[in-house]
Amino acid sequence: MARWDPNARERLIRAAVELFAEQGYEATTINEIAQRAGGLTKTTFFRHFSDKREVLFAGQEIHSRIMSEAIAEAPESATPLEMVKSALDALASSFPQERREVGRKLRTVVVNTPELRERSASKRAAHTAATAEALRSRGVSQLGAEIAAELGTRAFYTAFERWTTSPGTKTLAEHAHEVFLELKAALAVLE
Amino acid sequence: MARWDPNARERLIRAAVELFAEQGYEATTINEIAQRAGGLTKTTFFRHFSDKREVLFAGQEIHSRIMSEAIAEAPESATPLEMVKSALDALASSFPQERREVGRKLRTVVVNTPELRERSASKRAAHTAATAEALRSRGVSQLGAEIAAELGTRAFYTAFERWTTSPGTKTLAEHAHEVFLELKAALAVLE
DNA sequence: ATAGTGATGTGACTTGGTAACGTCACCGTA
DNA sequence: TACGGTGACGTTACCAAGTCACATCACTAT
Repeated sequence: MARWDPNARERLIRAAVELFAEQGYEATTINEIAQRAGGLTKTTFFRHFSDKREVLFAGQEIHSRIMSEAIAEAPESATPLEMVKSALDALASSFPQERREVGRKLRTVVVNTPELRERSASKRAAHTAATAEALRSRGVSQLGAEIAAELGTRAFYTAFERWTTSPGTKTLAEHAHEVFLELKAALAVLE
Repeated sequence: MARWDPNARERLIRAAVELFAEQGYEATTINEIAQRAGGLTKTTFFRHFSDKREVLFAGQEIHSRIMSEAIAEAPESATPLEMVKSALDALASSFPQERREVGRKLRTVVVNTPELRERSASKRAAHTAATAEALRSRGVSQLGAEIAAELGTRAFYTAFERWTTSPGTKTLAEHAHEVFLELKAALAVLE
């Protein structure tokens, strides 16, 4: 795996995750990452990722696309919450069990690094906005779309946290289903 | 207003807001800010703010405190949404009309700068978490508290946006009241 | 062979952010 | 009046993130 091998992007991601897990995010230099990814350099890193944080969140727009498409394809008669539910199922189902270990590592690093928590919050907000936009083009009102989207996002993140931190062998989709039900129950008790 | 005058912190904030509004955030250097704030230096800036973004968000923990206290003091019989409502009123009422112009400027800069949008999202998440925590210590369930807190935060931010961008002379508290009602109405149509 | 193309490297630069150490104003006390 | 202490501030030097212009390498097609 040397300089001119293909998949530099994937190698960079892998190297970054490894180094962050070993030494922590702040203690790891971009040069280090590039070096471990087959003797690359800082410049190449920045050709693939806009900044140091992004290497851990790259490709996350796919999640928004999955949810948006599921919402667009939901049956005519679906309520906003039903659209969100099918979007949530679609997204959660796209995570194979094998990714659980990586997810766990990822989550640990992010949770322990303010800089990454910040980026995570930002991504989460963007994802919520994209979902709300998809709901709006299905005719849902602005505020209604925002609330429903927020519920979906919250369900996903909560499910992801349980998936990566709880001992069982449940699927992410199963967790998501559960959380969604709990969320709807909690909704009923609010007032 | 020279080097050893008091209120360096306030002078730094004022200088930063001015410069960001004039030249944009990225085009403004920390040395510039410190210089305009009465011949100060970078070091002094960092003694008052942990990083360049923070100068625009400093003192925002107060908002969380206001909401938390209102929730703690809500009547025994209050539902979660009623607690959030009184917290929202308390927070919105703490913004005098005079701050509207500053708020408008602030918002413009933040909206046009990715780096600041990110910090804003992070602050918003922290605020939501603090509110949820306050609700939980009033006995609300974890997920219920998170949803209710999210609704309150969303109401506040939406109200703030309307306050700073709409032409009328309505108070922030009035906007917040309206948004809260709309939010509850939207909630009912979700499923 | 050669020319083009895309991925990579080099080197120099700006700026955010940190740290060690020195300096100035002010205040209380002897 | 002199003295010492204490914050707030400055100086200097440094590191790493991020940008840019320009050079180089591998590969492919003509």
